[in-house]
Amino acid sequence: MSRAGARKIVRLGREQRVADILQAARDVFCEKGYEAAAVSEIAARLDIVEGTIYKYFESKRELLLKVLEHWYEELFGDYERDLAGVAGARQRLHLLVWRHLRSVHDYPLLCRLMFREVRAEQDYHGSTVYAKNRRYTQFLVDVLKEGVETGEFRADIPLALLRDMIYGGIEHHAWNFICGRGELDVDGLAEQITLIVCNGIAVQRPATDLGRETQRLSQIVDRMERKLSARSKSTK
Amino acid sequence: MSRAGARKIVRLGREQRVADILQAARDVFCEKGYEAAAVSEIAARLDIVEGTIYKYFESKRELLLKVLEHWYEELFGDYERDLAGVAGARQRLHLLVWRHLRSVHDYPLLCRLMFREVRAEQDYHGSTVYAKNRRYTQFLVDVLKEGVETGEFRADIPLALLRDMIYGGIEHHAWNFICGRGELDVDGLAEQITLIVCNGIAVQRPATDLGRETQRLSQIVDRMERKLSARSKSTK
DNA sequence: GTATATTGGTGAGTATAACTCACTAAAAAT
DNA sequence: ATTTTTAGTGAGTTATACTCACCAATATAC
Repeated sequence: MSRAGARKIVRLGREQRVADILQAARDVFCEKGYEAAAVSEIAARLDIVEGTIYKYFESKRELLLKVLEHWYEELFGDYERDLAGVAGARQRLHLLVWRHLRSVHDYPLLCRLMFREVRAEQDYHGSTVYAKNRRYTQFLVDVLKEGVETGEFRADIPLALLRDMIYGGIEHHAWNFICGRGELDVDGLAEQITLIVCNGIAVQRPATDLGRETQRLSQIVDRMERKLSARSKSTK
Repeated sequence: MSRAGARKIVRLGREQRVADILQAARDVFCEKGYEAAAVSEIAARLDIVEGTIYKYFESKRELLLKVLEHWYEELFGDYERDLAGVAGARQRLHLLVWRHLRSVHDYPLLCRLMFREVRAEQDYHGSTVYAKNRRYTQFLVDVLKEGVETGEFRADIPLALLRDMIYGGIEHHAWNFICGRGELDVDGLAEQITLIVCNGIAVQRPATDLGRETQRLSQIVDRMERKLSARSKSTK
């Protein structure tokens, strides 16, 4: 009766069972990583056998992809709303960078799964998760495009490359944090990335035209002052 | 006699056998990827049994790391020499970006192993491959530092972040090529990345000081004009 | 030249985990 | 009440990383 393993079989509807499996899978994948996670453990946590999981998911991998898909749905939430409240291409770019860093900061384990187990695999390209990721990063590309249209950003920048430098850069930089080493300074990094992307690392030199104009004005002012004071005559 | 499987046992010295195994492992890992590569296949290609490989390598994973270590040794080759021939921080930065893209272009399969199977794993941090990778990326950081010292680059840029944006950006952007989809425009990308990093994407605005000088000049000009024309008095 | 030690190599075996399938029984439809 | 549908089972099968007791070829000692 009270023997370990003696249990009552519980029958759930398809939807509820699928939801339960996804939740348990998310937990186990996050705790152990994909490789080390055993389908049998996911089953054990729900007090069902392995075979039941394969009734609803074709493979362990499909289960992983579905877990990540659900997470993306959560993320999309209020991107549009947040963006609507911010004006100026640079500010909007900053917001997206900040929000992405925030997600990495809040869900490092899921990010790890996404970066390590999903994004790098053959079957990612063309998958539903891929489509959702594209939609996610498209927010950034759109903001960059707006910036070009309003004249805030140069028209000759390769948008896709810039997108990759931002997301790839954040991924690389956050990797230690994702693996549980060190902290992630969301605010500071968002500032720095926005600065580098917008202004580059070269020291600011005057735009050539403006520099010349200033020079011209300086000369005129000098000449005028000489006339006004009328103290001495300049030698030609 | 001519039955399949009937073969002559060949005894090699430790060094030669290790070298052979590393080469065969590199081939199989590149062809199949780490997961799908079977140690038994690596053995089969050398006409030895699986156990022999475990005589020289503790695990399949150690074998992978050793393969990548050897590759890094090849890569280091002439970085110092190449850099010595180029002057100017921007040009040197461009060279490193270009050389890295060139490596990705020439060894996509090994890059794939590095990015996907090695860099993302727990045991990477602290491994010999990690040390070699650090040495590799340090070239870039050093070039950036030089640029700061010579006054070509701003002193307030976070070097590690910039390094990650460059290498992470390249990795993201090259991923399709690495997976066998599309081409990789090494020259074009090197130019674009250097441009973005050095100059940013914002349209050039006057440095603040120059803007102020212009303002100052305008005010003086206005004042002078008023005095010169002396037609009407301004109401306080 | 024979005996001994060293070491390259073998192949049968173990362990683990993803995945399959024939079957059971509870619930829904008729 | 009977039939159909479907949630769930549990005992397999398969694949592969890894182990180990043993063999035999070569080098060394005498």
